[in-house]
Amino acid sequence: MSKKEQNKPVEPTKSELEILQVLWETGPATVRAVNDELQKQKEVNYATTLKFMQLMAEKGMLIRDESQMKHIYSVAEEEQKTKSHLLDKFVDSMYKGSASKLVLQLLGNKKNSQQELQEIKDILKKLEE
Amino acid sequence: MSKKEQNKPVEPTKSELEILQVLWETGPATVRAVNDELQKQKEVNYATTLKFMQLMAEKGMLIRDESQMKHIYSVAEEEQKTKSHLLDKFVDSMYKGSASKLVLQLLGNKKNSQQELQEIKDILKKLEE
DNA sequence: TGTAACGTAGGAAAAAAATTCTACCTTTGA
DNA sequence: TCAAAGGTAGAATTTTTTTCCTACGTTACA
Repeated sequence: MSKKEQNKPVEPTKSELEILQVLWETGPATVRAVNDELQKQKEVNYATTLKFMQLMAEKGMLIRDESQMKHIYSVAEEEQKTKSHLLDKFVDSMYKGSASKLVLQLLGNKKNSQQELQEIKDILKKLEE
Repeated sequence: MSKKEQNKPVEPTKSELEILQVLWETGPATVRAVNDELQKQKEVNYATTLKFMQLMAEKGMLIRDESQMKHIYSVAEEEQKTKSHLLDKFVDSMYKGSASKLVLQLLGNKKNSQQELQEIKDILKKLEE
């Protein structure tokens, strides 16, 4: 192992992220399964999904088990780790790193109203203990 | 004006977002000013920034005042509106629309610790009134 | 008044991301 | 056993995003 482990954080493109989402949901899966899932959201060609997953495997974003003909892909990085990294990036770029500014905005959005607000409060309350 | 105003929400690319950030900070500005600002973060060619801002103006993301030789650009959509839209998209795609899940993650990140937590609590307290 | 500095515009081109075509291999079941 | 269905891989293409070259107009001032 080299001096630093190569933990270049995962920086998925939009399409790559969609695939990660599916794998996070379903766990390890074949291209077919992932594609079927994506199909529900939008028109996608099987070959396209295949190509993406191959590339993602090359990049080290996915791990591929080739022991069977139907290769099984799984995510290389924990869901939480990836999400947390993406969230950080988002906060940094949009709110200059201020998480509280983000929360403020969140609460300002009518969409996320009452119920969400309550849940958020509950979370905070728990944290105090 | 057409039946619906064309409020296709602003969907900036990465580079476009960087420019928006600057304009949000400084208010209406010339290409030169924006470029100088970007310069502080990374190497950028003036012509590149110019081209982006021209394109953004064409797309309706920026408004351009050409009454002077040094054109003045300003954002077409309120900062809060754009940010809120982008945040929504982020929450939807990453947390299936659950803002509280996002907050939970935020608080889990060591980075955003104590102080942020306190600020968030303060915000909530104010909101209750 | 003429030249350097600064401005815009247009067009290419390079780079990155997304998509699709086709060849060929393996499995399955009639 | 052989054809259909379903799998992978490679190459090429298209689309989107980013970058920058160059021409030409305007301004400032030596």
